[in-house]
Amino acid sequence: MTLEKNYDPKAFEASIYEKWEQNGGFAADPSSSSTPFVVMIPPPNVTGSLHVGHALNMTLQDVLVRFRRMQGRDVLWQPGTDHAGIATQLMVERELIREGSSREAIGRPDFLERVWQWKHQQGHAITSQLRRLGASPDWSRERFTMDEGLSRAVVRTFNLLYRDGLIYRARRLVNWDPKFGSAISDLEVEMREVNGNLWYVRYPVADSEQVIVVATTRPETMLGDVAVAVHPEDDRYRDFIGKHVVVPITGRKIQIIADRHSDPEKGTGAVKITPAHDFNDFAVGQRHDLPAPSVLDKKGRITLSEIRTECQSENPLFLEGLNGLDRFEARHRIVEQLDALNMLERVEAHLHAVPYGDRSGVPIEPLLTDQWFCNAAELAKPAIAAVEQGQITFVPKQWENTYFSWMRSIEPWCISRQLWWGHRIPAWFGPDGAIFVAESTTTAYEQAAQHYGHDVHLTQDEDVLDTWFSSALWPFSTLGWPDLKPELARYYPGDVLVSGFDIIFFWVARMIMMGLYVMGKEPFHTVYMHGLVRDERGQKMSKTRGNVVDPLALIERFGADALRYTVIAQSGTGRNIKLGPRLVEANRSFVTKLWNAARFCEMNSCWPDPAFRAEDAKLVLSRWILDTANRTIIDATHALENFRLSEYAMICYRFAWADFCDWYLELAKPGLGAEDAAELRGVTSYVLGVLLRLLHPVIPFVTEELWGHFGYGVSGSLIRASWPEVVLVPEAPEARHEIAWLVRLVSEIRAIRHEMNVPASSQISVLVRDASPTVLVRIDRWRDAVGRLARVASVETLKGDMPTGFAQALLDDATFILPLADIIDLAVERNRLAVSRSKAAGEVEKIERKLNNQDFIAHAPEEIVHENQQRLDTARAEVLRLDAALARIR
RNA sequence: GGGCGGUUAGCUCAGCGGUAGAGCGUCUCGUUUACACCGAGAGGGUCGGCGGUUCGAAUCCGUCACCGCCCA
Repeated sequence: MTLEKNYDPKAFEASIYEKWEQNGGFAADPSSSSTPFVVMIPPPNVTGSLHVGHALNMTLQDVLVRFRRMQGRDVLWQPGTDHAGIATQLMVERELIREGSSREAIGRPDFLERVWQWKHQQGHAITSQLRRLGASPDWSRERFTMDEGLSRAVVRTFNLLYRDGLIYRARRLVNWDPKFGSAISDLEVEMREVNGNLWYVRYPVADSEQVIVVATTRPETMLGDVAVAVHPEDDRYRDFIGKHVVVPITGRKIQIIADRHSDPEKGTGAVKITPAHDFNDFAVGQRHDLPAPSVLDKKGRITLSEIRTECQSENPLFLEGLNGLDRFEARHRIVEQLDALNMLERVEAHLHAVPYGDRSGVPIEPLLTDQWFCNAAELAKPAIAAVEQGQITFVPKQWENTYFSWMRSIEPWCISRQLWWGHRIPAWFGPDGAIFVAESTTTAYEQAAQHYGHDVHLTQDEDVLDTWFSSALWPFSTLGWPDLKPELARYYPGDVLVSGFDIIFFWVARMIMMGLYVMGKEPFHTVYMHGLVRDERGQKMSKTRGNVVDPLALIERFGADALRYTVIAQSGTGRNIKLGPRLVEANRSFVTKLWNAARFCEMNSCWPDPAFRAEDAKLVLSRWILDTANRTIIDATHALENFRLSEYAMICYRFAWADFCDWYLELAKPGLGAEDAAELRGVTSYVLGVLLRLLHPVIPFVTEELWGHFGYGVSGSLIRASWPEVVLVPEAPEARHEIAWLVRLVSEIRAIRHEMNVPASSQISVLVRDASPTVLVRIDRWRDAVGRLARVASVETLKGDMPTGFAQALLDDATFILPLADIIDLAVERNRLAVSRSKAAGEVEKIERKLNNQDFIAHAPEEIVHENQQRLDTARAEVLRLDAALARIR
């Protein structure tokens, strides 16, 4: 069966993938004697569906992995999904609400049952989409962060860290997400610029007529004020320090303190201190040993319970009316009331940064709660050292700066979440609140019995761990740890981590910390950071903008290979990767081109020949393309080894299209039907084989289809074929020079034809003069090729007089004369030559100036001087030849 | 406010001390034994501004401008 005329990826992508998977093409082999190559997939959210970010991230990994597999490495690309605490819980909750039920209504056990049910039914959407993309991880080893094994890893790690004092429970101010009703970590908070107000509120000084004006962006928190702070060196307030003010509305009397936190330049220079609702204020409170009453509850509503007894309000009814009000409604009421009491001096529009939950999208409330924390600063020390000392390298290198700056000022990591879906914290409380951290309920009870001297009832902590806690263990939890399976020893530490820079702190840094802490070794030696995908105009993709590109739709339209090639080709640039249908369509042309080149090979019976030996190649054309293939192999391999994937793609593109299709196949056409057919067929199929192997990592489907079709190996075997190697090519430099000469000659003639408007249909003849014996040999050899490619009827040595009316092409010493008596416009030809001459003359002048510069001669390296002398000789000769050519048509 | 990255052909980018490049797009010509998702040819840049180092700067240094991101 011959190849279809039209390249149709839908005809084979699915079946090719099935073959790979069924034949164990993706499987790691722990019993192999080859060196492992390990890449841990960034586990996508189990609720997710493939977006362009995945498409980029996964394709980059797949290219690396397929390349190493072909190099003979024992590749483990470890797949799996993340339980994604909040995202998954929300999704199932939404389902329940649609059914008229709720999480609370069905209770924790049933809810969790429901989530698992969902996971089993629909949790494989993302992995089946990865299959469509052509990703080749070892699916037989797929893991889920809530698997039994991975859950044990979480519990064990928690216990280890607790034992070492690196996990502790504390009452701290945390970022509270009122929508989720949970604490979140610093990283999950994003600061947004918001147009708000700065309210200037009068705080009367107690027992005096004086007033201090305090500026605040959050008047509702004044209920929880415990002090007013001024800068110790601010002369305006020096005399107030130590005095008291009466807080409007609550009537509480609070002290005026001196603290460097207050900035004399900002507002009035006096700030109210509300330790329970602001991180800076909390620090001030600690320095001055101040109380920290909360005035907001976990839903972001005003609560008076902690301040009621302290209040001496003149309007208790108003105050009580605030209780239970939403924070924003309360703000409104309080401002109104202040205004009514004439306590509001003025209001200024004010642009300021407000913390928002990155997932919930609502303003975050700093709240005092009991949470579990991880001492990240301690874990960061060896993690910083590992990068400083080069055990881990970031590509590109500058990301190390980002890593360092965050790691060196890292804050305690709040790891508890007030959710149901996730790893339940392995801590139990005794009747008196004593904490027992253990690996199981049984051991917790044993510990408690020992502690109390008798059996007691324990309550397990209701909270779960931050999703990223389990993700941090991914490089070893997926390999069976805490069990010591052979895989763990063989595949840890791994090699490369491929990740977007947006999760460098969430995930990459934490994996390094946990890997070093738990395993004593860094989890990988290279971190390859890629950019984020943007639309074709470089804009961030968002649903509201309507510019979201769906990779599955692109695969549907253009095939997975076209999409893969596009993201790889675009990946070279800095931080943004532009992607859209136009680009993918353009790159599909390349895949089509390859398809058609293969069809041409097929038509000419260029089948793989195991007996083919490159060193026996006799033809200059054979030697040239084999040599070009050699250099392409070297360059492409080098690019891949150095994570320059877009360069790798471009190198292959150029070789396939420009060298192989445009020149080699065109030049081979006559020979393939003549006496040279045997050698050319061998060379052609050999080079096609090289091409298919070189391109397989980036466009695996089409290359595999062609590989099987031509019988390079059985269908589905390219994935395991060996990476091409350089072969010995006799007299390669000579072949290189000769084909370069031929390309110049054909291009020159084509250009002249075009410029002189010689109709494409008319065959012209060419005469040559001043040709050296070498050139005469070449002309003989390539007469037919020149004829075909430049539409030339004959190339003969000029004998006798010059014809009348001609154009000239100058190639080294030889001059090729195109007699165009009827067509030529002498003025055009004269101008053409004159332009060339002035270019050459300009070149001469430039180099002469350089060589006449004594400083240049004295300082420049000898080879540069020499090179310039040669260039000058060449340019001068060019001028002379152009002068001669001009003289001939004067 | 601090830090990082960027500014090179219409677009996307490569080059990072020694002759300014590629792909796409544009324009012109063209169906010649794979391919119009094609072939051929052409045009197009004072390498963001200024200053410095150097025999020589797109490339190194300083500075400014603008854009993007991260952290406060």
